[in-house]
Amino acid sequence: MPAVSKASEVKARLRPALLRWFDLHRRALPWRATRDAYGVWISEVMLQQTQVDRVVGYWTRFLARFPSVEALAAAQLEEVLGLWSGLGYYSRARNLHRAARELVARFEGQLPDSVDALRSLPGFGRYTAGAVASIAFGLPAPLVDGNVARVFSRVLEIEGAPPDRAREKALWAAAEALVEGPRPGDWNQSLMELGATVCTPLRPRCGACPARAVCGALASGRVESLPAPKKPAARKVLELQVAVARRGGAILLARRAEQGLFGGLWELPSTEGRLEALLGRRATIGPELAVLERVLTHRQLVLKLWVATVPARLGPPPEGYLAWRWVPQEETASLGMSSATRAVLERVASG
DNA sequence: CAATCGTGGTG
DNA sequence: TCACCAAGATT
Repeated sequence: MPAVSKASEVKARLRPALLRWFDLHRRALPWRATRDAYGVWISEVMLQQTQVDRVVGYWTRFLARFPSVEALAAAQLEEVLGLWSGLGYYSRARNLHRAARELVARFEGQLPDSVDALRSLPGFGRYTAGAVASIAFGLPAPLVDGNVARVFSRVLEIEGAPPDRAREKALWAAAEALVEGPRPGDWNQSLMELGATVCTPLRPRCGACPARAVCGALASGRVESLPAPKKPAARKVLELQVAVARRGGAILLARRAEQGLFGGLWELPSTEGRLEALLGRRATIGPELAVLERVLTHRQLVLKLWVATVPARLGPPPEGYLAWRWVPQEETASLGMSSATRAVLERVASG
């Protein structure tokens, strides 16, 4: 049976059961204490590819500093990245900031209450537009995230592995068929909550699942094998030479161009080539200090730290950087930096 | 459409 | 130790 017609058959039984379960088991998350569309938006962007527990603190600090679209739009990107520091996928913060400015320019500082208008903003893909539309505005907008995909894969026995086109189509068709009805925002959240806490990738708790009566995979004994795993990402080694230049209580940091890996963030001046070429003739490179490794999704970073002596008066920033300056130790905490850079600073400070 | 873009928890 | 993974978007 096609997944869509199976979905409509399942709908009458699943919808009430899952909404009732959600009313009983929903976690008390800070963004659920508000119906403010802005707060919902920030939470949805932070939650992209990021687990709930990690987001809570970031969301609370972010909302305290930027309580509205206007406050975010008025800020400098650098400060936004400072509050995003350590959360990863920094293009999310850059897009958030751009979108806030577009909202002020085009929508009087209000999030528009339509999926199409939301999708015209930076950082709003199909998922995030559906999430804001349904959760903040109560619109019957479908969404599919990793949790929903897993729940539907199992309940409706949808085959294939991401990013298979037919599978994507079937998932979104099911989401659209099922979201129609009362409480669309709660419905979408109940699916995600179920996926996050019960219908988990490993060792799902089928005995406690409100969908067990209608779950195709449970009936056919395929819960552990659905959905099919996706192929792992290829990881390339990125070896960087890192300049550790200190002067008094300050360290030399440079701000990366606002695109690509770690775009817009501060770091110790680094290059895939030679530090002599990066820093110019007036700098001297001393002994190697240490080697640090960090693993990202698609990269294995190998950071080779070198003592560097750089004249106090800095010229224009090196290739690939927007700025550079001597940063006092105590000021590094508030700068937007990757966790890799934090680790480098930690290593430099301790030895 | 396949690659890019982070991070830390988990088994 | 290491592969796997999490409320995706963009190019």
